[in-house]
This record gives sequence, C-alpha cells and structure tokens, in this order.
Amino acid sequence: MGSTQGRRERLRAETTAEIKQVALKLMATGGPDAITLRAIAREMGMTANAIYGYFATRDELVTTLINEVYTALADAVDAAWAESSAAGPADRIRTWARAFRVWALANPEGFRLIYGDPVPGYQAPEGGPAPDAAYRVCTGIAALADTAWPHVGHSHAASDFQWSDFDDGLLGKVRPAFPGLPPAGLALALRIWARLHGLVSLEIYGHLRGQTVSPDKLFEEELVQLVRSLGIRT
Amino acid sequence: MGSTQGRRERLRAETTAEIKQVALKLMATGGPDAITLRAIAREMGMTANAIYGYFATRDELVTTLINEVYTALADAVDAAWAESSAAGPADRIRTWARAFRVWALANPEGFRLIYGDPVPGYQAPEGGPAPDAAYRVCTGIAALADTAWPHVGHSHAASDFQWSDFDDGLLGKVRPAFPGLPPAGLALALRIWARLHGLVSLEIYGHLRGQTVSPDKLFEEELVQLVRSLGIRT
DNA sequence: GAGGAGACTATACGGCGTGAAGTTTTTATA
DNA sequence: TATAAAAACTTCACGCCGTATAGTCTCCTC
Repeated sequence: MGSTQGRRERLRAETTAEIKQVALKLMATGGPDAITLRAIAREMGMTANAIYGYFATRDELVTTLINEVYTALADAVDAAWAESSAAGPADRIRTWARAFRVWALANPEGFRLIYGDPVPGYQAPEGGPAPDAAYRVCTGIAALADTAWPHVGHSHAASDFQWSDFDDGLLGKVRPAFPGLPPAGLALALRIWARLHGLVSLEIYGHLRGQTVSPDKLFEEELVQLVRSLGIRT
Repeated sequence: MGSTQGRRERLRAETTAEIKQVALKLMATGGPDAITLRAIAREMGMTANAIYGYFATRDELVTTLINEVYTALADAVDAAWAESSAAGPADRIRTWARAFRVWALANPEGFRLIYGDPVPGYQAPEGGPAPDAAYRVCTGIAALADTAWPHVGHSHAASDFQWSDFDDGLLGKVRPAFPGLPPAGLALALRIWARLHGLVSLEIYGHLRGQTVSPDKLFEEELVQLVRSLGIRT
C-alpha cells in the first residue's frame, strides 16, 4: 500500500504536523502563553498525554516551534536579500532591515518566541534551540556587513577587534562564507543587528506606544542614519 | 502605640514590604517564573490566600514589582547622569549608557520584567504599569538627546518630524522639561534609546552568546560609533 | 466585656505538565 | 490466517498554579 515504509509513518508525520500547526494557531490567537499541551489536545480531540507520543516534553514542542518560526523569519529576510541582489549596499541593507521589521510586525508572537522569554517555564534543552535557522539569520547579518564593508567609512575599520573576540559558535561557522570580512566587520554585523533589533523589539513589546505615533517614520529615519553612519558613499 | 494611625497599619506595611521583598528574592533566584503567590506564601509561612489581603491579584503584585524594579533602574541611570553633570555631552551619554547596561547585567531578571514578557500569564492592568518610573527613564533619554542636541550634526536636525508624530503620553509629558528640543530631537532620543536597548537586550537574552566573547568591547565600540554618528564635536 | 473589623486558614475548583498503567488498534511474523 | 509485538491512545493520579467562598481567630474600640 503506501510508499516506502508504509502508511503508519505517514499518519505519524501528519499528526506531528497537525500538533505544530495547532500550536502555532493557538499562539497566534492567544499569545505564547496559550501553547499548552492540554489546549492543543483539546483542539485535536485527543488527550494531552497522547502528545507525549510525538514530543517528549512540552519544551521539546516549543523548541520545535521556535525552529519553525525562526525558519520562517530566515526565509523572509533571505528572500528580501535575494530580491535586492542588483541594488547597491545601502539599498540592500535597507531592504533587509525592512523585511526584518515587516516580518516581526506580522508575527509579533513569533518574534517574542524567538527573541524573548518564549513561554511560561520554558528552558531551552541542550545546545539551545534553532541552530539551523539561527545560523541562517546569522549568515544574513554577516552578509549585510560583508556587503557594506568595502564601502564603509574608515572609522569602523579602525576598531581593534580580534578573531579571538568571537566565539567558535554561530559566527565562527559563518565566517568562512565571508573571507573578506575582518573581525571589525563581524563586530559591525552584530552592531547593525542590534540597532535593528532594538527598535523593532521596543515596538513589538509596546514600549514605543505612548511615545510616538509613527514607528514607521522612526524606523526609516534610523535606516537613513544607519546607512549614513556607515559612511557608505552611494 | 505607634505613631499616627497606630501600629496595625505599620504591621500591614511591613508585611506588604516583605511580600515584595520575598517576590524579588524568588525572581532573582529562579527567574520571573518563580514569582508565584504560593511560593511567596510558603517562604513567609503563610497561606497563599493571605496575600490577597495585600494585593487584589497576582498581576497587581507583579505590576507593583515592575514599578519597584523600574524605579531602581531609574535611580541607577539618574545617579550616573547626575554624577557626570560636569562632563561634556559625549561623556555624559556614554556614562548614562554604561549605567544602563551595568544595571541590566546586574539585574537581568529585572530587565526582563520591565522590557520583556514579565511572568507567565501577566496582563498589565488598566493604564499599564510603572507610569512614574517609565516617566523618569523617559526623561532620562530625553535629557540625553537634549544635551547632545546643540552639538549634533546637521543630518539629525534635518529629519522632518512633527510634534504630531509624538503621543501625548510619556514623551508629551516630558517635552515641557526640554523646551530646546524639537521633534527631531525627540526622535533622536528614541533612536539612541533603541540602539542601547538593542545591544543590551540581545546580551541579556543570551543572543550574543555563541556570537562574541566580549560584549563589553562590542558595547564600547557601539558607544564610540554612537557618539561619532551624532556628529558631536568634542 | 461586647461588637466589629481585619488577618488569616480551610476547602474547593479548574487548569497546567507529566508519570504509570491499562486498553485498543495496527502491523509483522509464524 | 492466527498470533504476538508494537504503536497509539486513554484513564487515573500527583503536585503545581491562581483564586473564589466561607469560616476562624485576634485585637482594637466603645
């Protein structure tokens, strides 16, 4: 009957997918707090314990979700990056940054899941979650810096970072992909990321409400100043 | 018999203080998730329900804690600001920023409480929490911009923000204190804040781990570039 | 010393994650 | 095809949580 290895595994995969999908729906509806095994099971007409056949623990489910959502973010910014391949460095950086913010605003719960305290008592299992997607986003910000680097003002290049200032972790793995990027360039990548993250996370967590009515304008101004501070000559 | 209004109220105030203190201790120990009425009561040799005599609900307790912690942060940055009153704008900005980061690193749970998803199902009651402390921190960042403004490069002044781009909320109340600060200056204040917040929150939430081994250096470099990008002539 | 207010406990409900044991359904094998 | 194994799923249970209701005890006041 079915394909290789039979239909048992197909059903299993479908159920696994449904669990994740229902969990994401619950998150979109009621925030990350709404991700409970019992609620998911209720929604699926199952018992909460049945989920343990698919995920060893609730935190493992959450980790999987983080991976899933993180991948969606990586897809979004990668797509924007690819589409702007013909543009100059300043435009590419702006495009990437806008894609990042647009995704975050469209998926605020996902953003919280990735970058905030995800879910009530969540503890990331060994090695932390989402290494693949994190690697991709990390590659993205390194690509930003790599694109800008040849055009960047000398003040950025003057900073005295060493290779030893960076972990062998994510950036260490990303590094070989950008042979032209020196330590100061990696530092620049992190700082660009932080600038974008700062504004977006303030907006997502509502700390800009009560401050400004036009976060778009503020973000665009920040992009103008970011590109300007890089010293890129257009 | 105690002072005005008797000792009954004094005991009450002491118990209230102890509840908050125990809650903060639990938070420091086991993270924001550890703030549970039952755990607090256990620690105090009481019943969980006894706490309802002091706080109407768990969220009200959390709101109070946020206020408390937020005030501590405001105290820290205000103190740094006051101490640097004799310095130039660049130094004052750096001093404030360092105080912000130092406080955050010393009180990571507090930082999460203020700027992240505080506690499992927490919903801020009407009006949101911590208006006073938020006002003070808001005043702080406005003061940063106000100090920098007269020395700031023309590119920042050129941005076309209007008064109508800002809420009547926090910044609206802060505005009168800085009559020399135009709309573009308020925008600058928010952007400076966001830059600092971005780097610090990435660090607090562990997203810089696996990236760099020297967040200090990265932060200092960001300060150098921040001051530089402001165009302040020293 | 009687009344009342305030502080606290007891009990209970529903929701949570999860462990242990049991039941039903499907698959693989003799 | 009959049967044993494995997988899927349920039931029951435990301890945690916030919180509502009702009851108890203690102290202050008149």
